[in-house]
Amino acid sequence: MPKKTSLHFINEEHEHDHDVCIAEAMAKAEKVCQQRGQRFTTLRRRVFELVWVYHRPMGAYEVLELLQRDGRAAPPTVYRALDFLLEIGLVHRIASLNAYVGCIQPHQPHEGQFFICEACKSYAELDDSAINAAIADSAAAHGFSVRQHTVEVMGLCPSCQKKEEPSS
Amino acid sequence: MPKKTSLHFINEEHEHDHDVCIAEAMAKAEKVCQQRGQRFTTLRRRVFELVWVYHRPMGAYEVLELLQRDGRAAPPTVYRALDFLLEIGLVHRIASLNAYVGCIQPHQPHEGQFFICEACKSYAELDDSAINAAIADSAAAHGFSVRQHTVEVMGLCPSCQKKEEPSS
DNA sequence: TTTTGAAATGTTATAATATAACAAAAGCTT
DNA sequence: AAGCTTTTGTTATATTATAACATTTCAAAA
Repeated sequence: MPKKTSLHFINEEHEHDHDVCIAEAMAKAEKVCQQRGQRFTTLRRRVFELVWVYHRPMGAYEVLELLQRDGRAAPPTVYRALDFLLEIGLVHRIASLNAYVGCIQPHQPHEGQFFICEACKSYAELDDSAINAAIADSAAAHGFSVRQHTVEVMGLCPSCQKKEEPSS
Repeated sequence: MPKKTSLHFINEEHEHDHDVCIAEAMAKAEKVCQQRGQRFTTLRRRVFELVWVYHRPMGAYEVLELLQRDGRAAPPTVYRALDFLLEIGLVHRIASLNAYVGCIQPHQPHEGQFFICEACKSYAELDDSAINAAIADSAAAHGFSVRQHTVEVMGLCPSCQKKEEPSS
């Protein structure tokens, strides 16, 4: 049985209080940085916010465009901030999309598994023990020593499935 | 229990008969194309060979360089051939490396899971039923409908683990 | 409070990966 | 051989990411 997690599949289209959602993420992020003695600078905070704004995987250059509304900014600025956030686990990179998402449970550096809706771009982050175990078992069976894993599942979230087949 | 597969973790460094290995892959590829009524042209055949040559994930531009030894060639040439091979399942793309690998069991379009050694770059392709099941179960539990999944596990293959800790 | 050293950011240039658009060639089908 | 489709060639450019070095910021020591 997969661990039951409280999944979101929420993005801008879905109803929820964005401001609260972002504020919570921000508060957690703040704490994580403090605990690790890292500086949550204005820029890093802003990039973190921007990754969260649309509640979907964001390309680095998308974030850059948003950032540029505040003033001048160049790619390294965004990439450095993203790298920082990635390292301490505040955002994750979705390799198959070359995109970045805000971490739903920021605490310490960790990996997750991602379910990503190809229709509305909402996503859910899991840390499913059954998936982890299956990978670990398989690795063990083959004598492979795991350092890191990437699990990205593409498909349709519940609400987009309904839209796809409207009664047919 | 994960399905026991006969894993390779073989690359140029390891001992095995490359020519035979490639020839077998080529023969299977030929058959797959025939069955699907697709043309396995000289170019496609060559690109397929080149992906296999080093028995490790190959960047498109690496393949391009090799291809250029035969004569003039530009990026679209390689990408088109790779896209063709990807579509019919003769190669796979490793998203986290922006690289391509030859498929070990080409039959029909399919996904796999990949274990990739960060030291020697060898890789193993699996289709592990336990991993598949864990992902399917988790998706089902959350009402997510899966179209495609990416599972890429990075770490050390058995022989590189031994080299890393030489008796310590 | 100034100095100073490390960390962060700015800036310019460029590397690496991938695709668009259109022209030419090759390979079937008649 | 004509005409069609598929494949490949070619040029240009889009997209993603990093290198290298200059400047600024910030906190801690003097």
